Amino acid sequence: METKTSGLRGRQAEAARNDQAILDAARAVFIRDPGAPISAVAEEAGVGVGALYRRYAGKEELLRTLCEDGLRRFMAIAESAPARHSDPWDAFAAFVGEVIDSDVHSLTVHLAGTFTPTPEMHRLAAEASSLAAQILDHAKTAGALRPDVDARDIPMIFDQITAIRLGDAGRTAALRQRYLTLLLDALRADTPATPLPASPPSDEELGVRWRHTESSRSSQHRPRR
Amino acid sequence: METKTSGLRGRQAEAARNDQAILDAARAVFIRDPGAPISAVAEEAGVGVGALYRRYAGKEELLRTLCEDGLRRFMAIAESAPARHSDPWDAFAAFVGEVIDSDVHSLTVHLAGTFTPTPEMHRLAAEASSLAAQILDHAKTAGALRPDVDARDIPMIFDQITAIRLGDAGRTAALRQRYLTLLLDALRADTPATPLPASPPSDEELGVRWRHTESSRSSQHRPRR
DNA sequence: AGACTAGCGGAACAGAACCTTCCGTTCAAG
DNA sequence: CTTGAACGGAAGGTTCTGTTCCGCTAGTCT
Repeated sequence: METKTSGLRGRQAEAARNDQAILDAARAVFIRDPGAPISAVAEEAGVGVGALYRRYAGKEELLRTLCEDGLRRFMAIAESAPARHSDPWDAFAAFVGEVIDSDVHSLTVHLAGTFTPTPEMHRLAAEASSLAAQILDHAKTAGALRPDVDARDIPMIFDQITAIRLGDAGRTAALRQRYLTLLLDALRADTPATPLPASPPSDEELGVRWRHTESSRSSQHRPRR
Repeated sequence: METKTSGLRGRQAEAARNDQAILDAARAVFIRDPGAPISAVAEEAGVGVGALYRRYAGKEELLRTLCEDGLRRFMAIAESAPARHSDPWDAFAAFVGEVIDSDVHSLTVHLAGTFTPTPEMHRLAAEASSLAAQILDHAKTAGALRPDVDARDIPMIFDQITAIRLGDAGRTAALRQRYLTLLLDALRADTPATPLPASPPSDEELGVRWRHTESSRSSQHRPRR
């Protein structure tokens, strides 16, 4: 965003390249395993851990940066989808599909709880979910979306689809689209709809995931091989 | 299963009670967090770690026991559902719903990779998935289930729904039923069906999850509070 | 050319988490 | 009262990981 990688040479060019490489590596690694050690990021980026600590004060700051970046990507998708699709249903489907494709949800909610969120991030999160709610509302008032789904159901849908993780990134993406397609069939207004039990999660319940949990321990997620 | 808790008194009764308490605690704890330390199990059971090591040689053995128990529960559901519901769709819906309610999927697949599976477990797993395939086939040939879903889609569905984890156990269960209801609407044959992209996961892909991954590190899963 | 320095790699350090062992204690049974 | 099965939980030893530190490299500047 702010570092111009264009007109630089020599050492400065390497530094700029590393800036990018580290961010990309961190994204890849932490999406694969939110509890990965920082050395794994360095290895994936092909740099030493020192290079990492030169740019970020510590792990938390890296995580925060990554998460904020994720929120911005999310908002970019939420803003552009309705702009590119005049049909409300298409906009909704595109929005959901692209969020899943870019795996932005793993970057935000899945990483939250690993660090203390900044007020700025709360602001971004609120704005983002408001945008998402708008997209859903448009599809609903247009009569394309079944009326008993709520805006708060959306994060849950992301949670579910994002849980799919099999094989390499490409295969995972393909499988996710498969099950998203299935889900979308259930969400369309012309589907015979069974009344949904229970209420969607409240804002409170959804917000809990952003609260910093002292000690976010645990295992799971099989780092292949 | 084998320990009679009935006619015992004193120390032996306490031991028998602890057998149960430990198993229950382990189930609860490891479902909540598959990477939980063994001391967490002891604490939840209200016993010391010593009591735990008296019955199991180590963590792995406890995990294996738990997982095998889960597989048997799974099979019990898969066998009883068709027996209780003559309508193939009802049997299918009951099967899926009950597996999710008992959270048996977290006990099997989510714990696999944490230990080296026994041949016996492979046998059970194969038998279980074969039973599930039968239930699905019946619903499909009866024309109740959309024809483009495969038996291999079932574990994926479990994965997705099981990813929902919000609030206490009760609320989580309620939310899971909500999204299962939604999904079932997509699976019914009379739903206008969009062709599903990509192929369902292969047996190979699904099997990977049972392979013991040296070092199943990582974090994630927020232990509430 | 030669000195300077931003930036780098990775060993070393320090601390935390965890599995497992060990031992003193408890209490029902004989 | 003696005995020993079963228990609780501190201590041991290991592994893993965040962070620091320092010697080295290669552009850059005079």
